[in-house]
Amino acid sequence: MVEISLTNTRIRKKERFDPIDPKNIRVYACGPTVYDRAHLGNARPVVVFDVLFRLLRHVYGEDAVTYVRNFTDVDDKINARAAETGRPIRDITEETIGWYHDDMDALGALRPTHEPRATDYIAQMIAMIEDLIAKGFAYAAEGHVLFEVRKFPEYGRLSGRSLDDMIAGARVEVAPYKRDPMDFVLWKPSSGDQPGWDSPWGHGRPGWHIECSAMSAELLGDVFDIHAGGIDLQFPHHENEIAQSRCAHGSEVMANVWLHNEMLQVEGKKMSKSLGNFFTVRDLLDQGIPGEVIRYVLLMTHYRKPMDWTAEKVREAEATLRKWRGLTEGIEPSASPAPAVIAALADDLNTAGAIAALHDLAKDGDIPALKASAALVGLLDDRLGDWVAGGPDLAGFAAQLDALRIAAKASKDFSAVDAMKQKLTAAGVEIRMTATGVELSAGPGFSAAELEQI
RNA sequence: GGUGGGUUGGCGGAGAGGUUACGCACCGGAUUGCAAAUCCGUGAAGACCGGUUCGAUUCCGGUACCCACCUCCA
Repeated sequence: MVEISLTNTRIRKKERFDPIDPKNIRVYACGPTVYDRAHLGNARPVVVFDVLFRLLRHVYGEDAVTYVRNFTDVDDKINARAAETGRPIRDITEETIGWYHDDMDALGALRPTHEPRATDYIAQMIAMIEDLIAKGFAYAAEGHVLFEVRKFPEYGRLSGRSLDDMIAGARVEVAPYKRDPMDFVLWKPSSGDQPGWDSPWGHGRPGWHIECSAMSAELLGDVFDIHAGGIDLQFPHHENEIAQSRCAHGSEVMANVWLHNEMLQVEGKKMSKSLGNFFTVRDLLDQGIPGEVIRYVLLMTHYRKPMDWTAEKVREAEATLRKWRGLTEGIEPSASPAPAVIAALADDLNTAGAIAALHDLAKDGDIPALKASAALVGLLDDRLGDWVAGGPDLAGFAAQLDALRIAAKASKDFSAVDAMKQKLTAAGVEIRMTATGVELSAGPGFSAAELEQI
């Protein structure tokens, strides 16, 4: 059995992963709020935790891993989007979920075992809130229900902050019905046009944090193996999840292992709309950057380090994948991935190390192992390969160039060959002349319009 | 102010207390009508200051700079 180690932010160190039940590994990752296209920053955890999913399936068996990633389909941002567009909320969330699937599929991410929608679990949320009130951890006030953070002494442990620190420096919402400024909302009232459900506290809707506690408990149990998400969610979202779940279930932990990925930056800065460096996965795909290339770039950097999205990385990733795709075309993968690749991934998801190991396989000429090992990180999959094969038909040009070349070899006058080569190169066509003939392929700057001129 | 992350060769980016990371780029060679691709090879590092050690880029402490979170952004 391969030994997997993971950096557990709950205890702030790397440790061996010991499943609660090796026949049923349970993983939860916080999913998107569905009001708009996923941006590139959303894609990083999806791809990183997809590799975790693949690794766990490889080690423990495909049917031994349950991976849950939710859709938050009730949220004030969705309400705001509905108000400004005049569209029904359900339309917006349905459409956005469809986009999300399209975009993440394009990145080669496997669909999780379950993708629960928050609105399907309102009953479980209400039950959990009632339970928290009954146990004295929450209180109702003016149509709201609040979690009383002072009742949970370990509040703040995950993120390493004390309640007093938080209050001192934070801009927290002070509301008259709160017993402590840090108390957070479990349930809040809805007015006429806002989505709402009947509850013991009146017509209302759940707070954000309770969703994940309710859905993870329903689908994975009170205590499960791994909870994953972005480091920006560590506080307050994950802190609040822990408070809710542990107090409701009386458990020592919510999840044994907490994994947090670092943030993605663009040219050295955080991606934000105000800086103008904000873009979605769909934007990149529409620019012609293949999903597989995006995936490779995201895997070039270890998940616990901030990563920078740059054009240079895209170029490098595309060149490498073209090379590997060429090597593996028509090759049957070996029965199992290379030990070096498994070892890298098992060591805290070292995807950069795994890629280095793939380079070694390519260099050593072990192409079947390259293909089998790449599958473990979701690369060189047949489903993702259209971008390489799907180029324009250049056979006519190739034949023409080859004919010129044969003639030139006899006449020793290569001027006509060189002239055509220059035009093809200008149109972004890559030329390979081998002993047996000419191969043409569309390069990075390929232009069909320029090709027409030839 | 509090909390966390980062600083490795021209660029990207890992592991390991002592032995080549790897990729891209560059340079040299092979090959080529010339190229491209491919193959072979060379060079190049560890922010700064101290400490531990026979030996540290790797462990410990400090300094500087960068980034993020503390606002229902992954």
